[in-house]
Amino acid sequence: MRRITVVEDDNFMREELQYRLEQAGYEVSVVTDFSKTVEEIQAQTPELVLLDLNLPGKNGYAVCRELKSKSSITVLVLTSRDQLKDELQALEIGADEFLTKPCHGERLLARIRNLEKRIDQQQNRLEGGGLSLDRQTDTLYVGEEVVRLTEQEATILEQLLLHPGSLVNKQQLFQALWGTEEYIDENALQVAMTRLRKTLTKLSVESRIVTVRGRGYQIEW
Amino acid sequence: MRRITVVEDDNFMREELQYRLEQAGYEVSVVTDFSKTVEEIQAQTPELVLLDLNLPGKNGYAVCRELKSKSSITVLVLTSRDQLKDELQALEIGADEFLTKPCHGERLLARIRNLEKRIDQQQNRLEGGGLSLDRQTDTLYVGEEVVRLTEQEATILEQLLLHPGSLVNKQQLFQALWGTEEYIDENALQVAMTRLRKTLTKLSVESRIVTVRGRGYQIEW
DNA sequence: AGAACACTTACAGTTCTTGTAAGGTTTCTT
DNA sequence: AAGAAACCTTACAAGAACTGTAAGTGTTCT
Repeated sequence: MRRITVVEDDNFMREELQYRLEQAGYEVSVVTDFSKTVEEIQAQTPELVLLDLNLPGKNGYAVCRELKSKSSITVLVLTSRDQLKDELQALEIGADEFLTKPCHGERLLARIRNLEKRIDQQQNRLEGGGLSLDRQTDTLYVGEEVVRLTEQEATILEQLLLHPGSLVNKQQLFQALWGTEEYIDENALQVAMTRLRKTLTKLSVESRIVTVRGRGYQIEW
Repeated sequence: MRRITVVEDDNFMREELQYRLEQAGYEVSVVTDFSKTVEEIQAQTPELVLLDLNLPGKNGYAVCRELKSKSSITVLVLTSRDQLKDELQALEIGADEFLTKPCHGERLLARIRNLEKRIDQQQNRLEGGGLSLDRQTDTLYVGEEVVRLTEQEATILEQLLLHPGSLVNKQQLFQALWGTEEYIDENALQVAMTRLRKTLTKLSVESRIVTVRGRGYQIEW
C-alpha cells in the first residue's frame, strides 16, 4: 500500500500520526479545508483514510457515509469518544475499522496492516453507480450479478468510470482502444459503444452512457 | 453468511456465544475434541471461526496459524487476556479480527458483520499450493500473476483443489465437465488435462497434477 | 512382449470478438 | 422545413479462442 489520507483537526495529533505513518513507509497526505473534506480525499485517491469523528463543523459520520457511497475507499475511524454506541454506528455506516484515541502506535499499525488485506482485494476495482469493474479479469460486478466483459467493453467502461460524471472525449477512447488518437474510424467507436450499452442494458443497470455530441461520452447515474 | 464454528472450551461461554449467534441468524457448530481442532473446523467448512486463545492442551495461536496456512477461512480471535501483545501477535499471524472477553454482544455482532465484507470477497475463491482460483470469473491468481482460464481448465482445477492431495476420480471429472459419468471419452479428458498442465507450466507453478493410473488425478504441492 | 493406459499433437467445427459497411435516426443550422 | 452533420443500429465476415475428435507415441503393468 502507499497512500493514506489523515483527516484530523487537532494539529498535534495529526502531525504525530503523519510522522508515525511515514516512518512505517506510507505516503501520507492530510486534509486542510474541512469544509471540502470529501472532495480533498477523493482528489488524493488514497487507499486508506484515517478519519477523526469530531471535525470542526462537519459531521464525521456524514463524511464516512458519503465516502462509502461515492467510492470504495477503505475507512478507519478514529475517535476519542470511547463509546460502544460510536463503534456500532461507525461500523454500521460502513467504516472498515474503529479505534479509540489515544491509540497505541503499534496497535494502529497492526490494524492498518490488517486492513491492507481487504484493500488488496479491492485493488484494480473501479467503482461507480453500483458498478464494479475488475480490469484484471475484465469482470463487471452489478449487485449479485457477475459478467465477463470483452476487452473492448472493459476498456471503454474503464475510461468512463475513471471520469465519473464528466466528459471522456473521443481521443481518449481512441487512445485507450487502439493506442492512437490519429486513426479515426468514428464508426468503430460507435459500434463499440452500442455493444457496451447493450450488455449494460441486459444487466438492467441504472447507469447511463450519455453522448456528448461532437466531443465524446460520459457516464452518469 | 451462514456457518460459524465456535472454538471455546468454557461451557458456559460457548453456549452463550452459540445462543447469541443463532439468535442473529447464523448456523453455529462447535468443536468438541480440542486435540483435533483444525480437522473438526475444516470438516465443518464454516465461513468464520470464533477462536478462543487458551484452549486445553493446544495453543490457540498454532490453531490459527495452521488454519490460515491450510485455508482461507476467516478467523476472529477471542481472548480474556487483554494484552496488547496478544492482539498484535494474533493479527500478525493472520487473524482477521481480535476481541477481548467479556465482549458486548452487539460489538461482537457488529464486528462479525464487518468481517462478512471480507468473507464475501473471498467467496468463490478456491486456494491451495499458492494457487487461488476464482470460479466466478475463471481466473487463476498465482503470486503476482493473473490468468484467465478457459472454462474447461477452471472446471478441472476446481475439482482438484476441492480435494487437495487426494484422488479425484475420472467419474467426478466427467460429471463436472460434461454433466454425466456415462459418456466416457477418456481421450477428451486426457487432452483437457494436457492443456491445463501446459497453462500451469507457463506460470511456473510448483503444483503438480499427478496421474493415478486407472483411477484419476490429484494435485500436490 | 503384449496389453492397457496415458500423453501429445494436429485438425476441424463452433463460438466469441472485433472491424467494416450500409442504412436509418437524431440533432443542429440556416 | 430542408439539408447536413453527428450518431445509432444491424448485418456480415475475418480472425482468434475453445473444445472435441482422431491418430500416433510413450509409459507402465503383468
